[in-house]
Amino acid sequence: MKPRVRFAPSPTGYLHIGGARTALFNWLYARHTGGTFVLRIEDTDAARNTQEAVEAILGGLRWLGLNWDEGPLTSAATGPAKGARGPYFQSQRRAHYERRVEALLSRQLAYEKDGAVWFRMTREPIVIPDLVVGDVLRPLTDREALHPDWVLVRSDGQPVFHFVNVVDDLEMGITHVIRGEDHLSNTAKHIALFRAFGVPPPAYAHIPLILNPEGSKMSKRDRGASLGAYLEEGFLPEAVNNYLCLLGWSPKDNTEKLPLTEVVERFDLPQILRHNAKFDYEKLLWLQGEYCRELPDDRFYEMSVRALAKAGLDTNRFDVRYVKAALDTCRGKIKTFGELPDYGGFYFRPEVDYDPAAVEKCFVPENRPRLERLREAFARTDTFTAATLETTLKATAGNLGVKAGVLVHPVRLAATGRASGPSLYHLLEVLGREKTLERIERALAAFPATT
RNA sequence: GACCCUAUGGUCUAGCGGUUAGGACACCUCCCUUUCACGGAGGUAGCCCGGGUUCGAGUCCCGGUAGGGUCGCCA
Repeated sequence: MKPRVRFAPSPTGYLHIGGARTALFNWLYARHTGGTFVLRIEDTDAARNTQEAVEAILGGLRWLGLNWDEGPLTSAATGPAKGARGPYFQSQRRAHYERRVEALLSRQLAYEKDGAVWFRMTREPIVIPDLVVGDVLRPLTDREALHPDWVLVRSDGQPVFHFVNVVDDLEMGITHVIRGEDHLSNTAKHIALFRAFGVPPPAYAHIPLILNPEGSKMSKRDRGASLGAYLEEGFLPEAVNNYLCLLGWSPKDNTEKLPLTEVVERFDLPQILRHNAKFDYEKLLWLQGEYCRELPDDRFYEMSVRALAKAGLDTNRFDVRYVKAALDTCRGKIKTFGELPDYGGFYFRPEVDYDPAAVEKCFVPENRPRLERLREAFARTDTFTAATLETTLKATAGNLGVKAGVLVHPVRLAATGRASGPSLYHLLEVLGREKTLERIERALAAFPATT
């Protein structure tokens, strides 16, 4: 029998990075085994659930490329879905829950008290056979020893998570439950319920948690916790996927950078690690840089243009050759596209704003005449190419009796407003003679008034 | 507090009884480049502690300790 796995998020807020990782592992297992990946929305908490949150979940999964074989097609609870085991929103599955409660009630496995339905929980310790940690013996805790029974349906008629989760897994034919380790202790309840229904529980695989740099469970507030933020900041889904794979799973041969297609081939439950991992933004950024550098031209331009547009820089107003040439000088330099407006925005702004710290260093009185000389030299070159600009600048420096660096920094600041950026000569070539001279002119006016 | 899980450099990890404990990120130095990256060459830094078992333990067992998780009419 082919495995059937599911990702069953609660639509409260955005898609959490930990949730995305859980979805990824389920998806990988399904794809590796040729099984089925089900998406189920656990929207039983009407007060906290929002359709926007569902939107964020669907959008996030789509962005990562984690396509589901069964589940909703839109964020509407009553909207279209694919798959024969629906509905895939718990809010639409009341009839199933009611039927299952009745079944337990009629067999004395549950009882009513104070308007709620209680499950008659076993008093015996339960062994949780876990594919990642092995057999886990879960005895009752102090509190449970006092009151082992627990609520299946609240007095307001709402069934609780543990119950609906089990009912749905049962009815949707889920064979493997791959979820965060924070559910490990609760699994005893789930197993007891499956037994009450007279069916063997699915196989469990509890994956380690993603911790924040402080070492506790990653939560909202923590930097990098929202998957949507990566989309916003101009990350590539392949980089995020790759990094997420490495959190709780290891290919065991020191490979770090590997495409998802390869992970699909190599991924399996036994290689899932047992200990929690701290989220390392720097390492994700490194992977992002790697993938960004290898991007095909078209995609690089497309992502760049979009990032610039988002920052209010409309590249459509420029010649396409200028845009491409400009972006080419930024290639390999930036890691995320969110950096681009600041890094290469000067190409597309009518005027640059100067970095104050750099101004203090470069726009000093003695540099003013030097920059004037350079401007004159730049105005007279036959061609305006990186090569001639470099020769010209170096020759001018020689005539002035200074090192090239003395001119390099002020011109860069004049042209870009920044102390660092793309290769100077190439950037000037792209900018062109007119803009370059104009910007140097403006910079000369920005020098302190002293003599 | 009870119960459960975990434990290799700052971080992610390889290791599965005999290794000079390997790789990656980060950090530092140098080279390349008069920017910043990339790239190249080096470097600092690790088996939580204590008992066993064994000729031999990061590796197996037990106990501590530490970290994390769970104990709702939240999910």
